[in-house]
Amino acid sequence: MTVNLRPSEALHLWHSAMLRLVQSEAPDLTLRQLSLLLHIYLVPPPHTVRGLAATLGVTKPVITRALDSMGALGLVRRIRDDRDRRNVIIQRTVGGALYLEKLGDIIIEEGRELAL
Amino acid sequence: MTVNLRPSEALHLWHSAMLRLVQSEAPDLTLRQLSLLLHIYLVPPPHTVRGLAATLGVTKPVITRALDSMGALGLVRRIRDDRDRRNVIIQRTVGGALYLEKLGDIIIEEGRELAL
DNA sequence: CAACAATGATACGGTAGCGAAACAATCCAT
DNA sequence: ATGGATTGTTTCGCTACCGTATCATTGTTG
Repeated sequence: MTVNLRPSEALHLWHSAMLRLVQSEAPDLTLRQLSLLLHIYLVPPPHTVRGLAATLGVTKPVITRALDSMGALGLVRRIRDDRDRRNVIIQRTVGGALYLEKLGDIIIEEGRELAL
Repeated sequence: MTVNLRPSEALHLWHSAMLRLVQSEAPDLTLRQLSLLLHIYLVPPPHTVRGLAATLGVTKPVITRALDSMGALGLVRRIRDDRDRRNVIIQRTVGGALYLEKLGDIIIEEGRELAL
């Protein structure tokens, strides 16, 4: 792999990829929600509300609300932790995996176009 | 330059960069706003409300509102077009340039970390 | 000049986000 | 077992966003 970008090129890649993301039919998440989704899918579990809040540097209700809306979109799922029933474990879903797969493809395609 | 990413790596880069963006003090824009900001700074002028709306695939009020809030943040500036006074030309500002410069740096740094 | 077209802004009703604070449920320590 | 700590959720008042529809201003065309 090679990640060898100069700032201007990095921004151009973000630009074209974000443009396609905005244009697409995909549910438009907030920056925080997208960041959360990426974290849940790219960092090894388990994920808890408290842990995610600390990672993103936001308050817990922000995570609860994000999980509500993203759960309604089928991007993520909550279950109680049976070993400590105060905890909620956030799990991945097929829908969420598809969403990220699509995002990954967009970035790659735009990266390729950029490299021409 | 080399933009040679596999989907998983592209997503990891987005993940870490977005995480830092969310954690940072930088005003948290919506995805649309960030996309708009990138477009204004990376695509040659002139930019009009109508043109931007068409590019992003959103309605005009979305652009007007985004310009309102981003204008209040000093990221962007509006002026009337003197050749056709119906048009509004969107211009760049120092604040906006700094914001994007910072974003570019974040992406590069995270790209470097990823490449280790 | 009058009718029309085009541009950006505004009004409206609704939805969803925010932080702070209070809350219920659960665990733990004594 | 009871007091305190911890976790996630809810409530509160507020702000900002959304799309549709309408508006004021400016340009264009007959």
